[in-house]
Amino acid sequence: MSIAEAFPDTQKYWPSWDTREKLNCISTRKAPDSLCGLIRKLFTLHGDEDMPYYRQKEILQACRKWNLVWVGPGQAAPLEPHEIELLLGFDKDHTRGCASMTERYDALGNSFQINTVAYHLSTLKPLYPHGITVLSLFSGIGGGEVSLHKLGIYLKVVIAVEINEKVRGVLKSWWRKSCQAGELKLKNDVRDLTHEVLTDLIDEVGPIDLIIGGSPCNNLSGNNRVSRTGLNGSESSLFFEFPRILNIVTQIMRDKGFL
DNA sequence: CGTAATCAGATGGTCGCG
DNA sequence: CGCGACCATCTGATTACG
Repeated sequence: MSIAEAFPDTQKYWPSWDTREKLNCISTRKAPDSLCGLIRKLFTLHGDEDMPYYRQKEILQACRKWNLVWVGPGQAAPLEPHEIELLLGFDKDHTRGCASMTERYDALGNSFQINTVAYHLSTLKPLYPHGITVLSLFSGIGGGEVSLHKLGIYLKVVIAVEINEKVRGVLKSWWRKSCQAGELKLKNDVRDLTHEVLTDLIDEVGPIDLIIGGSPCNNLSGNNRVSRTGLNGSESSLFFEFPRILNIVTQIMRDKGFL
């Protein structure tokens, strides 16, 4: 989706020399208001067409870095949470009411893009006409769950594992808002999913059809200047929980004759 | 070798509350 | 006054690519 398609009403405010057609990656951080104030000040000094070339370049660089959009004459602004929600394919106010602004930016910056994930999961629809049982690791605000729901796949059981309480609240709230008839089971920590716990879960809900999740990128992200320590970093090493749990679930499913 | 992009932490501040 | 929630601001290096 292009910027013009996503923000048709703001096109009249875009300087002719801002040639961006697509935004950059949605980040967990918001541009400082001081930066937007500086840009506004430059426009009151020069105006749109008379902006010196080097200033144009500076402003454009800031716009790219912080994903700013033009919301008024000479007025660049960060995306608001509800705009990010729509860009990511969620319903408006998906994260509203459960978390502070900072927490919403954080959770949204870490989320899946719904349409993209739904594209990859679309092959599941004919395979599970009567619903699906999902083990969702690092669920966050429920990108995987929402994708399946938007595909029209009935969520029979969702076991969602998410360590942040506020973010769990977002998922819980969505489950109610979207009138899910299935069962939502929330867990806090992927590290708690031992062989015993997973056996009990499968005894309770039956075979698991899908394991989905995106592990933390904190120690991988280029934006991290402090602890970019790689896949063995304190958060990103949780990646290895995914194959560990996958192996255990596969073993249990074999033992029970589900595979 | 320049341009560009990047699922982020640490710090210090305000503010409300007990 | 301590505490926690919240917020604004500061902090480059590693990649990819042409």
